[in-house]
Amino acid sequence: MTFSEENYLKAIYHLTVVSNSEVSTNAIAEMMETKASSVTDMLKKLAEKDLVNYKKYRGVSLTEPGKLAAKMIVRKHRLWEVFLVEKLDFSWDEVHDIAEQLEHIKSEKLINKLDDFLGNPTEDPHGDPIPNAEGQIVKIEKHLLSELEVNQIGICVGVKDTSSEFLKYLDKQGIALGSKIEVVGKESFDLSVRIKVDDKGLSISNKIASNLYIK
Amino acid sequence: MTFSEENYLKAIYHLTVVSNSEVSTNAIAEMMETKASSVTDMLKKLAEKDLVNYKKYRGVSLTEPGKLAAKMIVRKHRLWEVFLVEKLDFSWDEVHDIAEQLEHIKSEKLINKLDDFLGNPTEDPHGDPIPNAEGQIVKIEKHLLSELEVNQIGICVGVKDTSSEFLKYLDKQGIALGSKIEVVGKESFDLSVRIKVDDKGLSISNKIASNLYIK
DNA sequence: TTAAATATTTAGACAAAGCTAAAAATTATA
DNA sequence: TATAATTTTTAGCTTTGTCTAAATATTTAA
Repeated sequence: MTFSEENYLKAIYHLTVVSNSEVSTNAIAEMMETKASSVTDMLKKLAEKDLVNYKKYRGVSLTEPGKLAAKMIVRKHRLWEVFLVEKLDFSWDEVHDIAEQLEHIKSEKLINKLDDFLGNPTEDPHGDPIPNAEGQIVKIEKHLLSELEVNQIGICVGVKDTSSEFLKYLDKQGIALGSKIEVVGKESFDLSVRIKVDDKGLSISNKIASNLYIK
Repeated sequence: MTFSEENYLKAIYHLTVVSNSEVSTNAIAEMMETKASSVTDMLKKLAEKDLVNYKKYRGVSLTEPGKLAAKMIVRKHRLWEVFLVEKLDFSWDEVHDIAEQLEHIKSEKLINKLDDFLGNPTEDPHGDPIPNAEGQIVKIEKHLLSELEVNQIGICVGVKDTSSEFLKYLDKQGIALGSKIEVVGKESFDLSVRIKVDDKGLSISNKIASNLYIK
């Protein structure tokens, strides 16, 4: 499988997770920052290899082999992210681009040894689940911080937005995976949320609260 | 720089190290298992980018930028090999193919952090020197085992042949980097060498002795 | 329910990197 | 030093993945 094919499978996989239905050509094009015509070409190729179900003008979905392949790429991406953060001391906003490259390294043995070396982690540095060698994903129960009521307390277990800007903002505010967050109050005017992070008071916008996963 | 360009630079670099002069198109083609015509095309491209000095029909050499680029690829290759052997517990005959992929990952920060994580090693698992971040190589003094006289003792510091078969043979005989090797006798008939490896007696052919570096 | 807007596909081009076959240059040899 | 052998380059073709522009299908909305 070429890098390009892998990137398409991964994009389709991620789009399927959120939409839970057929994925459109344009959606793929937008996610991959390419043109719809290029997407069409690749979809034909992937359909040829039985990695996607494709019907002209009707969008695509992953076949079982396609889904497994996509999960293996996600597995690699997330394990490498753990490696970069835990072992090489990268911060969580720096790892995505490097993991995008590392995820294409082909060696099952390598990835399984890496998995063991890292202690078989179940989540990456952003709180996203890591598929195991069989492609199984253990979902953890999580809610958006914005859904919590006043006086409820939770632990930060992930982020929805993984952009570098957002992650740097969190770092600056002292919010990390594992942080204890208590909702102290809510502003009905702008839906901003007053919280205590590990006992430090803080006010965050609704947009921020809608991108933090809490358990 | 594309993967292909990097592979050509690396091949030219390795050929230059042994020949110490202009490298021929055919030599590159043979090393890379490709056709001479493909090599010519790529040499033009690399010359265009000022990475090689190329004159039609006269062979090529690396420019300073080309040499530095090649050394950085070698640096990455060898550091990843150390990682695979030391951290992931691969054996030294398994790491080459994976390192061939990893050497193309682009991130200076990554490779320098990896270098630190590994404790700034100066040699890879086959005893080959690892260029530092500036491209400098610290050569260690070494001789071929076949050059030693009877009763001389040395430490195995590297292998000339890094093929999987040879490395597996060495494993089987209990010879590894750091093994103490004493030449007990030599057979003038076939130039085979009787040795003691960490006090275990053994007879090896001249071919084997000519591929082991000793200090 | 038909026209307009939008989405998707097709057709045809292009660049990268490889190949084969033929031409040209170099080197070896008689 | 000619000619033969070898090496290298050129010319032209192929595949992969991309693009633009045009054509076609689907969806939206009047």
